[in-house]
Amino acid sequence: MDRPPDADLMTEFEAVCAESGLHLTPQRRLVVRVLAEAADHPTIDEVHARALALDPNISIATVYRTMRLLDEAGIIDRHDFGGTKARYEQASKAHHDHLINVDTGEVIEFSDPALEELQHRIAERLGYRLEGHRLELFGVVAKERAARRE
Amino acid sequence: MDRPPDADLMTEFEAVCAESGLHLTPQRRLVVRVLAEAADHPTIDEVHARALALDPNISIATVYRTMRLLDEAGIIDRHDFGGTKARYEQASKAHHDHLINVDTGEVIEFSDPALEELQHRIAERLGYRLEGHRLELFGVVAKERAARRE
DNA sequence: AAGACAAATGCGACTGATTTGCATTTGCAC
DNA sequence: GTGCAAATGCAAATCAGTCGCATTTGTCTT
Repeated sequence: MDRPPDADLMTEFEAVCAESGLHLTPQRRLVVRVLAEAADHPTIDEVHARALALDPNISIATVYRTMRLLDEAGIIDRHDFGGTKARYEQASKAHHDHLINVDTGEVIEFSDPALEELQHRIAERLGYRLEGHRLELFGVVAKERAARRE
Repeated sequence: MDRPPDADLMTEFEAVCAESGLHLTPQRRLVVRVLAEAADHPTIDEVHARALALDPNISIATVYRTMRLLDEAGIIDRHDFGGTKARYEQASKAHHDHLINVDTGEVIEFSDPALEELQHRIAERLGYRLEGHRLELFGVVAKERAARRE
């Protein structure tokens, strides 16, 4: 159940296929490759567009199916950053949360142990054990030190 | 722009209508009344169902329109708690976040000043000014002190 | 109180994202 | 290679939410 933490996406996916009797199709390889090369948090559309460059026949339905598969396998994480369509990223990296630049839509990753700790304490205080959380910060680039306000 | 903090939903809504030339229709009154009486975080469907009890003719489209209106007026807040449909609550209360009981779907409200403060500091550290955030904790009821694990 | 008119309602049609049925194709084990 | 379940591509179907439009109804005027 535990996979080497340094395994790349493709290796991880191949392992899942081998374990579960899933077919390792060229379309799936392609989607995984696109994801492995992505430095951002692409939507399905974007993954499809990038995949089309390598295989002009790959269907959006297949991309949807593969992304869902990868999400369910825990290989990627699906996010809803408030927009209309879901965004995805590799799940293999260390836990982190996101700050969204509300002006540009850019997504910045961060992690803060104190924050994690605090969330656990809050859940505990309410009589719960924390199973997971979702946190997004929305911000604008801070103006240097000028105290301009409108 | 600031309304008495203790104004109830209906009063608040009536004020908005008066200011903006919106018609105070029985359907809108009904939706507001349903929301005022709601102790939970209902979906549009649920609001519609409750409204139907009082006016068997009110259309789901009108509920959608009214809810959007109220959201845009800042009278209610729309949330996406991960499910498939949006949930709403009165906006007039003090700021708080939510903990969702993953077993029951129950939504518990909480607020934590230290958490707010920490979020501001994190955004700042990243070079941003925090404009808003979205936080949901997902948890299960803590087992007393028994260390039963499966 | 009656009229005028913009605003709102109810209905069904329409989005846009995601899923699914189905005929055809294709990995993978023997 | 063969067999066959699994996967693909396409188009049709879902699902939450929105919208056009003809009709109704608040609100303002007189």
